[in-house]
Amino acid sequence: MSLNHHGATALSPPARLPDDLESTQDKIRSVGLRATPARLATLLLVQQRSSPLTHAEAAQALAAKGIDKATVFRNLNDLTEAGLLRRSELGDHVWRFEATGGHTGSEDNHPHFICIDCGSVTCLNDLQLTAGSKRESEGVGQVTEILLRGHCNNCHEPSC
Amino acid sequence: MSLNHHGATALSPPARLPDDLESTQDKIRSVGLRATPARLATLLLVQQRSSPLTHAEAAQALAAKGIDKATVFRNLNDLTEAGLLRRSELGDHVWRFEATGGHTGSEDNHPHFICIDCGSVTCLNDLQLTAGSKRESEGVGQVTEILLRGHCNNCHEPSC
DNA sequence: AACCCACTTGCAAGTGAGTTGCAATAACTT
DNA sequence: AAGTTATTGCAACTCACTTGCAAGTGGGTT
Ligand SMILES: [Mn+2]
Ligand SMILES: [Mn+2]
Ligand SMILES: [Zn+2]
Ligand SMILES: [Zn+2]
Repeated sequence: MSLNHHGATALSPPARLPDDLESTQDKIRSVGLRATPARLATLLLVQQRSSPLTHAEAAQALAAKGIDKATVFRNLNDLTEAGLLRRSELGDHVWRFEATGGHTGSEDNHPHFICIDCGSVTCLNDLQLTAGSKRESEGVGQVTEILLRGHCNNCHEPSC
Repeated sequence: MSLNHHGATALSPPARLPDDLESTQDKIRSVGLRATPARLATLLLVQQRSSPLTHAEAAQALAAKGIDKATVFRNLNDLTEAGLLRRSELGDHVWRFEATGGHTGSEDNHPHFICIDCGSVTCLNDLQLTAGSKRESEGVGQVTEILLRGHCNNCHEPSC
């Protein structure tokens, strides 16, 4: 269907902060980490993507720059701990990483849709439950994450 | 932890089906599987537990009966596919299994809340998204499952 | 009661994601 | 420029889970 399978619906752009080389170096240093080439490349890569990246995807992309997978992993984890990335588990036993809005942690948390056919992940902007449903869910516990699973438009089309 | 942790909201009564040897054999056969000793022991074990079981826990418990871990895994997966168990992922990259109330899951599909602390799964009756959110999700694909994760009321209480 | 065979099992080896130890290297501090 | 300490590459490792295969068995059939 759409050319832009991952994430880009017409609804509202992800509102990404500046992700140029310099401001990215600053971000890294501001959380007490050294702005090494590997770290910089990793954060830039994740920032450029509109949907969460698996370690495997990141490692493959960064291998071209001669960066080792262990380094990629350590950096993804370090950046996550530092609050520049968020790590999530969407039910398929693979960690995915995406850039946070900049502020540390769980704030700009948003729902995701994962395709059970192709595994593609789409970020959703602030899904809302109806009042009654919200009440029901709150009666059960404090919801920290909303995950939708299903067939993405690419996989669902008869042509696909 | 409360005695009746699982699904013990006003929403869905515990309603555990009989889990004696005989009815358990029947359950297994009713889904087209053979009621072997290994399979029977596995289902009985999971049914007896009040919280979801990891494969490692199940394998350890069943090793005493001389059942191999690969067999345990295959059976947990087979029983899950057959709808007698539910498999869930709490965010730590370990599958956990628990007996379903009897409903096979795919037939009467409804959202679930899963506690990332204790693993308990609560069935939500009829979660609805707001019109706008529904539209957004439908723009991405056909949603077949809604999963909420968070801290259940039992785990969220200060006393817990 | 014996028979059959697809389903199941035990065992051992394999996979894949993610981690770790360590010596070499490079960022930042002074 | 030198020193300190974080970071890197590499290879080996762990952990959760899967798979291949030969031997065994559940349960329907005769
Ligand atoms: Mn996202
Ligand atoms: Mn349910
Ligand atoms: Zn898809
Ligand atoms: Zn809980």
